[in-house]
Amino acid sequence: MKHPLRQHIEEIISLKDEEFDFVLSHFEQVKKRKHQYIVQEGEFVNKEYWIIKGCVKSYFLDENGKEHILRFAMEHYWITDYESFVKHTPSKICIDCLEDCELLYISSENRDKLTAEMHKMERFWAKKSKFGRISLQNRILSLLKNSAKERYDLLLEQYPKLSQRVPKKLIASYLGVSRETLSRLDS
Amino acid sequence: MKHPLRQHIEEIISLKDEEFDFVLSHFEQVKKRKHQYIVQEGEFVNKEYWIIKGCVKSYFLDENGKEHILRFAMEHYWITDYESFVKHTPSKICIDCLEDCELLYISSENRDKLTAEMHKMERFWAKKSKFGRISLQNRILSLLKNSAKERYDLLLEQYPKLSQRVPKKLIASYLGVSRETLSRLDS
DNA sequence: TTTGAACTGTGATTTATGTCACTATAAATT
DNA sequence: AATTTATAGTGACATAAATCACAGTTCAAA
Repeated sequence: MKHPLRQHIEEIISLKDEEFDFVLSHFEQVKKRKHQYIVQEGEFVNKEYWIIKGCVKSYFLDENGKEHILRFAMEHYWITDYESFVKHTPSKICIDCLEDCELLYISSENRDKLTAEMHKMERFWAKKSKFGRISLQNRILSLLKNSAKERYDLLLEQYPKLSQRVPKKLIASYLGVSRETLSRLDS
Repeated sequence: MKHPLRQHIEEIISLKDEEFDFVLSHFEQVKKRKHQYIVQEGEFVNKEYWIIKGCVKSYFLDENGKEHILRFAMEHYWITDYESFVKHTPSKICIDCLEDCELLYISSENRDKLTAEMHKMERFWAKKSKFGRISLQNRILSLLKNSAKERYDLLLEQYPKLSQRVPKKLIASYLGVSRETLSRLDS
């Protein structure tokens, strides 16, 4: 059975056995328990995480201590604070585990090394990045044109398992409504 | 005086005279009048536009004929339908001119040719793309955590000239509120 | 210069959503 | 098993925003 990361990468570019081993050698593996942080506000983020198993949230904490969910990520998703990673600024967000997690991560130095020695990985990341950007665009559009109910239905359609794994109050926050409103939306 | 596109590119990478000429040779120039389309819904978009002069809106038209502004773009901004451009799917959005415009555009083939022959342009586009993604992320965050009034103030802070150039009803649409609400927000 | 269209503001009303308070249940911890 | 903590639903009420209607103004086209 192929390594799940290999399957993931091979959705975009194909890899020989030794190529994948080379790729994997640039990653480290780590386990985190539920409620543990992956990224904390203020930290300089220089890693990208790939989730083998588990579920995390990335969120912004505002002045009133209210948390605003930017994303959920689970098996086979990438997650990091992209802004801190790219701009080398302290992170404005937190990422923490909603379940026990197994993660792979790659540092930006290792990523640079890897792409330098294996050019086709650049194609992989470029494509990931493009599709990531497109989904952000579509989320903005959805926030503009869809009602809270519609956004909720679309989310459940796209990620049917989400409501079993993630507390509804967090889903409410992701949708931009209060937990009470989400509760009354439930059809 | 340097070509404005050259100045723009040189904010990220430096170019010799002949290098910039080579870059520019991959672009075409076009003039459009106010109200003319740059991209129409349904079209397969394979160009990226760079605005020399003028101002445009990109927007989605919903089932009720209501328009939802995704972005404004003016002098020295890039604009295209990124989703259609990347995925080779028919565009879901329109882009049209709010003023008479002068534009440069590059086709995806020319862009590929250019980056193949001049690798550092890839760095330029990669950086643009990263920063574009970061601002989308921040707009989502703003839609989640800021009130309409706050979003309006932040927008005017970031683009003070915008309200002189763009009808307020379009700004309202960009912010995700009705024109009446925006009118009453005005302080 | 006139005519019509687009834009803007504002009142009246309706609808959607937020907030607060309380209860019930489920899940985690000791 | 007992106890605490997190989660979820719901009523009552307050607030924000949408919608509808209309009037005044600006702007562009004939």
